[in-house]
Amino acid sequence: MDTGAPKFRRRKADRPAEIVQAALKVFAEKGFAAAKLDDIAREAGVSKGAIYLYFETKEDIFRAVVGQAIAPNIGMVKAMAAAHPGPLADLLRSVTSHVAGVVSQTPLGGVLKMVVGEARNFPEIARVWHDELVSQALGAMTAAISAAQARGEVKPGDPRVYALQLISPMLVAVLWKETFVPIGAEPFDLAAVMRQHVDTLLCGMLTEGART
Amino acid sequence: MDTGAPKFRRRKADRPAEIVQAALKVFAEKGFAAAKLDDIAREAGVSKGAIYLYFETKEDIFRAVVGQAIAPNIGMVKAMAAAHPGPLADLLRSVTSHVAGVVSQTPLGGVLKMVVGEARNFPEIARVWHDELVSQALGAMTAAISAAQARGEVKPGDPRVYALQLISPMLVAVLWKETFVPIGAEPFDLAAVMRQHVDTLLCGMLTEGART
DNA sequence: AGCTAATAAATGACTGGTCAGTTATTTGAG
DNA sequence: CTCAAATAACTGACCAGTCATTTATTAGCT
Repeated sequence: MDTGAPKFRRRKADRPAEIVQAALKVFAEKGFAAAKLDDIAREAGVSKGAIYLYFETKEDIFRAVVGQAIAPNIGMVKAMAAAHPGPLADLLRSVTSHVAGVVSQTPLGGVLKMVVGEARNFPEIARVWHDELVSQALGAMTAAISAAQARGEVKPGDPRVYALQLISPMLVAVLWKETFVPIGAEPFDLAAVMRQHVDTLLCGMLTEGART
Repeated sequence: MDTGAPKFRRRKADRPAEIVQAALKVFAEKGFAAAKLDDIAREAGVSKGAIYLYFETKEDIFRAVVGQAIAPNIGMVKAMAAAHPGPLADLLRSVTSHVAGVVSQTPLGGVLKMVVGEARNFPEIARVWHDELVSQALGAMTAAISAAQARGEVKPGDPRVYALQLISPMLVAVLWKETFVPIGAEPFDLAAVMRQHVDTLLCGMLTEGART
């Protein structure tokens, strides 16, 4: 009867993950400084003291939250970087739709907001986020675009800026959701935005040798 | 000898503005919760007590900071909304270059970051920012694009999404500057980004009846 | 199985420091 | 001299982090 009556809680293995998840929720809502450890504890169904069995300080929890959000996405970036040899249009369509899916089904948006908001207070966290995620992803896209340019597929122009142009609407849509939708503003449909955006932008980026 | 030796400070008229400016700097750096009133006071060259001669609470100062950042830009939005009757391409080029200039010469970026970070804690501020600035600007652009579509100048597609696509790279570039440039990341040249972006995107948006 | 240490997990009352906001006092201008 | 402007020391609340105590779990023994 292991699944019968759990009676009282007493575990260990999954506590840290539970705490991190609770912390993510509270941090994303209040920001780092305004988040109270008691809130995190309550959200995790645990006492404040218990948190200190698994984490040294509040900053530690924050680091864990950001780290946890980064980890599973590094693989994604790597896969992206494994330069798809097909035409750029196909690559971009698949990458953006994949990323849009991930972003809308994970709390990545909330973490992004936190990183932006706390970058000045936690430079190392901003650096990790940048070096391990943002820079990698941007670099991979830049490389892919650059290669396509060499192939004569893409018009002249700064490839890094092209990459920025491509991902920006997604980021803004996510921040919009985090910032203005709770206020009652009209949301954006992430997938629809990216579909229209890639179509439009590709049309402007590609040379004559391109069609879907 | 009004400009000679100010000896000791004793004014009244310009204190509030000085405090708001100092507060902007500190808030943009630390975020609302982590900003100390003593820091703001020191930055303004004033004692903490003096701040309370002009503002009721810390939140009041925050409201003033955001409000001050919004105020001068409402005119800009209005002018933009006064639908330029020429071809859309011209309108977008002039608007984006103008906005890019304003954004890079004012602390609007820092305020944007604050609004995003504190929206959950200060919904009314998010609402003001949205209703008076973001929504107006987005609405004006959407209307202009919509009109251009009716004229047969722009391909089918959601005009609100087109507007989002247009402004997103600017916003992301600004947040990039606030977030990752202090870490040592390569900055983006806002003006250059917007030039390339408008060129590319217009090429994808416009129907056959368009050229610069 | 029952009973009892021994141990691990968890608690919540407590502490020390920090900081928003107050106020008694001082300073400068007219 | 008078009054407004400004100060700096002060207060009270709040909260991160600690620790003595309680509660569940496991192991050992019969």
